[in-house]
Amino acid sequence: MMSKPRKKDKKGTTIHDIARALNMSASTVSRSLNNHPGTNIKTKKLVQKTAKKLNYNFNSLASKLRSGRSHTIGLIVPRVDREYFSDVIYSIETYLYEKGYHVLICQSNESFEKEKSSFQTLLRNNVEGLVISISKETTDSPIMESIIARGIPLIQFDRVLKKVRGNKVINDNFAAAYNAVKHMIEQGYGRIAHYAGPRHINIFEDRFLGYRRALEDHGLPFLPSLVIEQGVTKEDGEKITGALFAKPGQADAVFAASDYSALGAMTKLTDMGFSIPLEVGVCGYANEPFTELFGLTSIDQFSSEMGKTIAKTLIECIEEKDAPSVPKTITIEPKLIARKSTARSNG
Amino acid sequence: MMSKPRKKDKKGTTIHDIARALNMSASTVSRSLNNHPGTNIKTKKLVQKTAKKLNYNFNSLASKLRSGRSHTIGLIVPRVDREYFSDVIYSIETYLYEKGYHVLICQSNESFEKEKSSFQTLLRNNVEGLVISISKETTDSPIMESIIARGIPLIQFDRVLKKVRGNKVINDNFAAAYNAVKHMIEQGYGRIAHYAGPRHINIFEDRFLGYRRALEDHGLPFLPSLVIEQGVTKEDGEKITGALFAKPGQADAVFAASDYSALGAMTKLTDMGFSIPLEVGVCGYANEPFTELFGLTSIDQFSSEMGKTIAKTLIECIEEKDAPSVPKTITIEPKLIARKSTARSNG
DNA sequence: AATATTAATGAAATCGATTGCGCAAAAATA
DNA sequence: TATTTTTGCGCAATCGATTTCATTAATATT
Repeated sequence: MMSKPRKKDKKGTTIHDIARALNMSASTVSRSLNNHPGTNIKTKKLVQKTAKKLNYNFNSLASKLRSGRSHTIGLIVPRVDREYFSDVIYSIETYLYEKGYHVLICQSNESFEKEKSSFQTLLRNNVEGLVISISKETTDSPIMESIIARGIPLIQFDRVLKKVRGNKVINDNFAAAYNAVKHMIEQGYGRIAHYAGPRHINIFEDRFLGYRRALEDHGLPFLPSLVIEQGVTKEDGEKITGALFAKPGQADAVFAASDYSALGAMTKLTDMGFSIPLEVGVCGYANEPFTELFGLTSIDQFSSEMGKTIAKTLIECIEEKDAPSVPKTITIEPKLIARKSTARSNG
Repeated sequence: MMSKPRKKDKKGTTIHDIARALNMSASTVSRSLNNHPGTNIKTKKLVQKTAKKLNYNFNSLASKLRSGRSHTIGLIVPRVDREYFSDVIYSIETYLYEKGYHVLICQSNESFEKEKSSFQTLLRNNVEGLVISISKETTDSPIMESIIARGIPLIQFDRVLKKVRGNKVINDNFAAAYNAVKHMIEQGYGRIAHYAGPRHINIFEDRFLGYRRALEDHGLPFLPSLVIEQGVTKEDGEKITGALFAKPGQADAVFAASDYSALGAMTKLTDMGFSIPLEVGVCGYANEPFTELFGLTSIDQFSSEMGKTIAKTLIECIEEKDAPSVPKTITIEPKLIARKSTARSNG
């Protein structure tokens, strides 16, 4: 006898198959599998055993559709292959997994359009909450507003749209920049240049403001000529440095808004024959792994702490959805990691 | 007048709402929205306009459940916050997105248990295909076998279980290691140590084998004492180097299975007063971003090429599921990036 | 004009799990 | 023993979109 012509064997076992096998109703099977109260313990055991035997595969689509709960949250970041973001993702995912949630990750690729379509995708997948760090292009987000208006928990982090009312978890870029510059001043640097990022992104704006304030508070002049905006990549750093330090005496230190431009500065300065930290001090931002290797002073953003905070806040929003929680902004204090590249004083 | 007490406004607009509004059936609405042939063009337009007006939200759960297609693929990696993996993810996601697929990402955290449960999760979410790079603990995977047996397209990459019959996209670690060691020999190094990774993982095993074969092929002795297995982190590298180079003359070069241990070696060697590359040569593996900055010779694995290949292969499997495709192994040839750290010869 | 096609739509089943309601049997109480 | 309570389970509706089949209307053919 030939084996049963189970052509479309794709279809796995469902609760109905189990029910049929046990001569009971699907309801009972469902309740047993979900360990509902008001189900006979023997039945539960039997069902569970049979489910295993029949190699039952739970269909979460059906479950989610019916129950209205997806236990899924959506995450949108510019790119996953950025140290900082992948760290945060790691930490969010780890925490949420423990709580029984899954994470759908989308990349905006720094494009506003893709960011929008990511929102759509996630909503279509019935996520119960959203986490986003906006793209470089994003200056406005009606869709984000509408999501918040619909009462779907949403948390912005790191790169945020301040004008959008809602939960945010951010780094205190102002304070971090302020402290870094203060540190450099204390180390004896007096003409500190700032390699900045695009001002329309909050994090760069705040770093710039912290830089300026630190100068002011310490009686140093703020010179717009020492602030160069296109300064986040290694190449940027090299180019700017080449120009800026060609004329001697213009600057004696660099506070970069990015570790990469800081690295470019270090490389170029060394090439040009400057001694770091004696003649020129350099400070980066983000504490990328390589900064330690280079002895580059930088700023740690506690990415895993950030991730955990985001996850926790989100879960709270989701699970206490009754209370119409007030939008909160949680600020994490980054920490200056002083290393050799700014160690001028022999104090 | 107060605003409508839309208490349970959670529920968005469905095709039935649209149907009711237009006094037609849900079938027609569905067909119009999906641009089915055999639907009046005016009706389509009308429905689409109305959908927009009513702020219709498509429910992919329902769609997926009914249609049996999820347009989602599952991805399991040890961790997302590893340069190599996040690069591959970036590239897979980008490619699949273009093709209209979404990616559900899970992390095994190097744990076999979590890897198993990730498989479950993904299957429950009706993924149409799977991509996995196994955890360190994985030496066997019945669940993977059963998935393949069930005919669900699955692709292993980078870290693979060779004994599992199925599609694989891997790097030619043997050839890469062979070439690296050959290069070092040609540069005049004769006592090359190998900082290895755990042998039960294919990639490390292959790197080791390539190393040994290169020595043999060039008439150099293979000395087990020069192979140290616990050698993948920076700390490993430092520790091993400290011990190995304490006695002079034991080794004059390091071929590390990881950029991190290579970096540790460089740091330690410099501390110990050795000149790189004159006295000692160092080569890493993976071409992490920092290797360029350090002038560390390394091996590029073309992660984005890898990702694209994986994605392409998977799509093929999914979309030609009729043809019972034969398991394929695609091997990518990594490339030696020779830098200063092994540039001893003045040729 | 009568018949054959074609086009456009609707009715209803379906995907698989969940759940409110109700019923019957078992257990507890009077 | 009669009545109330509890326990366990089944029926059937439901979640929202898709899809087969049938039906009607419109158009084409002879």
